[in-house]
Amino acid sequence: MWDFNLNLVNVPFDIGYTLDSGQAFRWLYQGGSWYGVVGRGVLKVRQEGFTLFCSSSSEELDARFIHSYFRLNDDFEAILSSIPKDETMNDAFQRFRGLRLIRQEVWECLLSFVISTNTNIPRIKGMVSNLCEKFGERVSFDGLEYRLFPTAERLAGASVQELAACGLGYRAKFVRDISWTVDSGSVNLDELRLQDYPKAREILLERVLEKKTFLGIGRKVADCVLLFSCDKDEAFPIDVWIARALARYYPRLFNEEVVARLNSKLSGRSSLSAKTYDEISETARAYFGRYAGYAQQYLFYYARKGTG
DNA sequence: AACCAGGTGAGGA
DNA sequence: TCCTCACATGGT
Repeated sequence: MWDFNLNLVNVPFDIGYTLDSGQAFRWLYQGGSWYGVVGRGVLKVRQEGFTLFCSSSSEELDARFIHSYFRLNDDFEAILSSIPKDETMNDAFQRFRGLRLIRQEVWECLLSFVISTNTNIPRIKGMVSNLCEKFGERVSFDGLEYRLFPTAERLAGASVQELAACGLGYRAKFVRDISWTVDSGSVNLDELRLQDYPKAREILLERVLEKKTFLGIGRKVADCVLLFSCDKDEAFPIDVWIARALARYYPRLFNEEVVARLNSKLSGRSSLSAKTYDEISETARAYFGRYAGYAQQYLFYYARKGTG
């Protein structure tokens, strides 16, 4: 076990808001500390004011890793000052100051958000947990057993039935298909980090001979992967909560027809067409700026936590 | 008991 | 390109 502390003076960071904001699904808050399985080990983090008290199961999970994972070197003030301080953003920044985007591993993020479609956050956590429990490698930390996130190789060897038994439902075949694709080596996920946003997005949404490279990844999931694991801070994922928030707080950015579409998404089973998604996404990017993804994450948490 | 959930793919107009 | 619908399941 490795113990170390990080000093966060002049580094706005709130681990609670950050880990509770629906970006990552494997962190658990218990007895005043956050426990997470990241990379090939376990991390325990407790924040007290400007200090982060950390324990980890392996020496790879050191202070440098923490800085990278929680993006503590990002210029937070520069990011905030680039985002328009309208009434909504002002309120959100004030209430949830310290909420940050985190930098996850691409494979885990990608598979987690494929699993995230058409369900709720508690259940996403459950499904991911089941998947890790069944297919992840064991690690022990502080007297307890944990499981690593399963590799593509391991999942590629699983049957759809075994995957479905984790509660994945219809998502099981997507998980297997993507695991096959990644395990085959025909795509390199780390390449996504090297490309710019449009190109990386194109790769995720690519079709070869009418068949998708990544079955189960549409615009919203692609944006989540690019934002939460590939440093594409202009990505602006639009889910039901964001649609709801845009219709409620930002109708002025859109014409009547688009507002109607946003409203129809938040009631009933309808989803945004590809074209409408792109249109709204572009508008949001133009308004919120090159760190639109940060604004999106505040808006998401703001919408979920209520405005009162 | 319906309804909802960090949507997407398939199929047809 | 667009719209409509099925999809599995558990939380509320």
